[in-house]
Amino acid sequence: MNMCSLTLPNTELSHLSLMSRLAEPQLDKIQKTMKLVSLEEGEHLFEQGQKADKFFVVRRGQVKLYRISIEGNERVIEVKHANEFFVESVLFLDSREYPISAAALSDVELLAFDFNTFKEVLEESRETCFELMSNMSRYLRENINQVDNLTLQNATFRLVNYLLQQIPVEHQLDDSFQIELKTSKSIIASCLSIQPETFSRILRGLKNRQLIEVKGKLITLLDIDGLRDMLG
Amino acid sequence: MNMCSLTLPNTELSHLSLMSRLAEPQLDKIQKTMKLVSLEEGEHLFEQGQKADKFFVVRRGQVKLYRISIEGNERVIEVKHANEFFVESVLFLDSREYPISAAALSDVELLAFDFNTFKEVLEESRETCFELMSNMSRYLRENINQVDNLTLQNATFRLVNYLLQQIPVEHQLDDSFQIELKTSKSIIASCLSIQPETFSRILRGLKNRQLIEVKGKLITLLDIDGLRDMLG
DNA sequence: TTATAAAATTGACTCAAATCAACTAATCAT
DNA sequence: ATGATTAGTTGATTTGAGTCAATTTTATAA
Repeated sequence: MNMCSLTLPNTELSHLSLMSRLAEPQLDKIQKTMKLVSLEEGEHLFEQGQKADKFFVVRRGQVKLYRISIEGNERVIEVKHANEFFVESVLFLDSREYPISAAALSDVELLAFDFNTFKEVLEESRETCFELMSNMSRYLRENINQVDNLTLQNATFRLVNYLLQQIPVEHQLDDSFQIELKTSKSIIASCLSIQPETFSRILRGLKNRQLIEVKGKLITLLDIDGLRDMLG
Repeated sequence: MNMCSLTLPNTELSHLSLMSRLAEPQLDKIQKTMKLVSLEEGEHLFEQGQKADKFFVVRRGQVKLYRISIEGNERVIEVKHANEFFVESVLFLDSREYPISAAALSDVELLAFDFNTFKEVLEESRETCFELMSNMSRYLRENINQVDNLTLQNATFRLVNYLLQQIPVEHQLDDSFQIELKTSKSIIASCLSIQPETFSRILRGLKNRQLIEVKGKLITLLDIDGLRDMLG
């Protein structure tokens, strides 16, 4: 892990959602304490339980957030891409411990923000507080949905649901659409709490029913309406 | 559902965690718009998808937060007891729709707080913002833990984990402890995403291994260390 | 108290998805 | 290009927990 200071134009910083409501003096304050973090593929950023003093935004590459069970099984919770923040909500946990682990899926560049500095800035910017709360309430709703999917829905439902969510808004009305998976199939399987073998079998099943076509990381949704019907 | 205005002494209001950082004028503002809600056992408070304009705190009784799947199966997400807030984080969802349904498990008395009034108050009280964010980050962490339990842990683990969590801090070091379940076994089973039949079978298994004793709603943990060992 | 409904238990059976094992395809370093 | 490592696929088998059905126990109302 390589960590160094850097100075960005304030305009670039303020394009990040959480920083967009800040005035110049606050942006300056954050600039002074933020770091550029570079990770190589596979490198760990932090481990679950570790004392937390920073939160992050992805500049380049992909970061895997995950947990390890007692028996040593890994479950990927989420993969973070460019411009997405993570562990910002840990700032308000009394324990200030990361509740998850993070590692680089590819070569990665991150910005790391100091918790204490950001808390000071929050004291001065009600709008940023509101921005952060809006983030957190969205995460919460997502989480409820995910628990729902895990408990009330079977593996096929979850996978089809995932595929349909990959269609960008501007193509929602299309009949078919080609998706390029951003990570390996096993990572996606883990996010959906499905074993790679089962993931593969479900894809084959959908292929047999002419609903999709699979070529490596390219998945063509041939019959989007048909897929939607499967969700009930 | 019976809803009426009422005036409480500000001191009583300020004993509630979310209201504890407010000054008198803000408490007055909230008093003016808050309502006392009374529900009979089984009555519904709101449904998933309904437009949200209030959040609540329990004064008396138990409220069940739940979701219904497409096939009509109910899953209880959480049961809220006296002094616990719920759906306060919906204030910051752009859609302002309740993401879950709520119903009374017993005769219930709630305080209902108006979202818009509370948002105005938040503008004036940074400390209350921080209090709310601290709530939300705790919920988030809980949620991650729950997803974890659902995906990485089996039903027995989840149930034993639940039982051990019922031991209050001051009895953490005891060898044995008697729990009185606050709701029916089927509600608890649903919270843990276990069918009532399976729940019952697991309890029997633990009883056979001399780890617990069951008499209706009273569960005696006979061998707490033994139970802890099961969690690995 | 008795009748009735609701909650909890138990057994028999089923099934979705995990595991285990073998193999193929793709990717990477030399 | 070539061997080696990793990712993905397929088949055979197992299993944890769900479902269905029948009781028993407990709670509630008449």
